[in-house]
Amino acid sequence: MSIDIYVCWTVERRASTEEGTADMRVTKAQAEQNRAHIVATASRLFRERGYDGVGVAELMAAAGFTHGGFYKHFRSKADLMAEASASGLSQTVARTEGVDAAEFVERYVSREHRDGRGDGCTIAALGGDAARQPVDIKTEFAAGIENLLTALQAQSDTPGDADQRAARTMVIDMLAHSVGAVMLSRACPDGSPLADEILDVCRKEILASLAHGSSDQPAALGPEA
Amino acid sequence: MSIDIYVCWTVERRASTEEGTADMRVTKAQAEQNRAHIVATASRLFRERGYDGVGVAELMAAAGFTHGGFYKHFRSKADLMAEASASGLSQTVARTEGVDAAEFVERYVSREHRDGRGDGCTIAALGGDAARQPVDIKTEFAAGIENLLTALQAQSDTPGDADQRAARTMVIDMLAHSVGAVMLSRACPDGSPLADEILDVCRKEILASLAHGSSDQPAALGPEA
DNA sequence: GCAATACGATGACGGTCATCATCTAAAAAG
DNA sequence: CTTTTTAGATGATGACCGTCATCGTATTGC
Repeated sequence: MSIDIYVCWTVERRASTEEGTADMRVTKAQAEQNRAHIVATASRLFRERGYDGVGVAELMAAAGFTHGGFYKHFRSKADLMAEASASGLSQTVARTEGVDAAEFVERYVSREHRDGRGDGCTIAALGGDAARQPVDIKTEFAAGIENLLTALQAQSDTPGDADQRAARTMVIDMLAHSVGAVMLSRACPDGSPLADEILDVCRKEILASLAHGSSDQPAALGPEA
Repeated sequence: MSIDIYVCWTVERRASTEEGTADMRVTKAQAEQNRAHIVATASRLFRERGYDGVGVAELMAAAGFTHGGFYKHFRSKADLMAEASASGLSQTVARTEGVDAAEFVERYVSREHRDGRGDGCTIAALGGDAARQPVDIKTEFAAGIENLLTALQAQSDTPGDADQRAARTMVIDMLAHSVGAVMLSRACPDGSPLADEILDVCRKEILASLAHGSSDQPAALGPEA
């Protein structure tokens, strides 16, 4: 849900104060808003093309600016990379709040998500790249993952101590499983049978394992004899 | 198993004919061997630093050459990227042949594999990057995945038609699950508790689901009452 | 042995990149 | 109103990148 700010304007913004006054230069609130817009644009572009796949100049142009002002907002490209990652991750968390595991999987392990990298989950889009990045970016990813786990776990709430543990185990496993399915499918040529097969098989299996239960409490309410 | 060729020499090779004659220039067999060595070196470096993370000159230097001879072997860097990917993928397949699913998971979802990117699985190391690459690389990945599935399926051989289907389903699901676990763990800071937790939880769960069975044949031999 | 071939080294090319210096004009501070 | 500050534009810098031209030399085919 919640298609956010940065989806409406792409190029050719500028002079967009709240009242629409033309060619005003910079108000303090505008600058802050512009900064947020740059971060959102970067988050989308990085997800689509990778950290190395988009340069500062192109990025600023996509946000509607020239490259010059960049270092008035960020100390370096690496700084923006960390901030854009955090932004994308918290967006995924926000979208997940109030969604139970089954619906999460249904949305996550889907063709729409796989084919919409720029608007999809940052973990699936940049998790592979994050592994090669400096610690600050990895820390953002760990925090994002932890928050996502919390959001997912909050849905299947069972306030026992052992149940809490089992719920976390289940959610961690489900997330890794879903991320792997999307990444594997994306590595295959667009529209190839294998890409779709991976997605379909995994979605079905993950949903089944959700209804099924974990290894600690094997098949508590399964339909066996 | 099978620590391969490219692991022994890193820098400072050159003049390495079979007899060890010094400063000999080029024999036809040597050239072919050098080419293979470049591909193997590239495969390792790409896994460690990504396709964009290593340049042609640095790559050739790591193989013990200067950058000049590169285009006598490959038409472009993109060409080498595809070939190095194929090489790495078939290495993973070769190492997997004769290994059953449980042992595969034990090795794959491990700290050793997570921390040894250059020597590990190409899918886990470059799968995220492959999604943004041109079709020829994606095709190599699809072929590699298919071969890996075949190798894994060959171990759990049950020659029924429905069993064949179920076996493929199980192997696809298991691979995606394992890949996701490693990638998620790698995205976390080195040595962080979450990185290890993801790995440990997922390994245990995947192994449990192997013994457990798929959703089509729920819990055929589980230890329930 | 002689000519042709081609591996690999050296060097250079255009392009792109992240970053910084400088300038402007308007907003903020007084 | 005056001064200071600063968002953003323009342009330049140096490093790096992929690719190609050239050349030497040893191997290969005759």
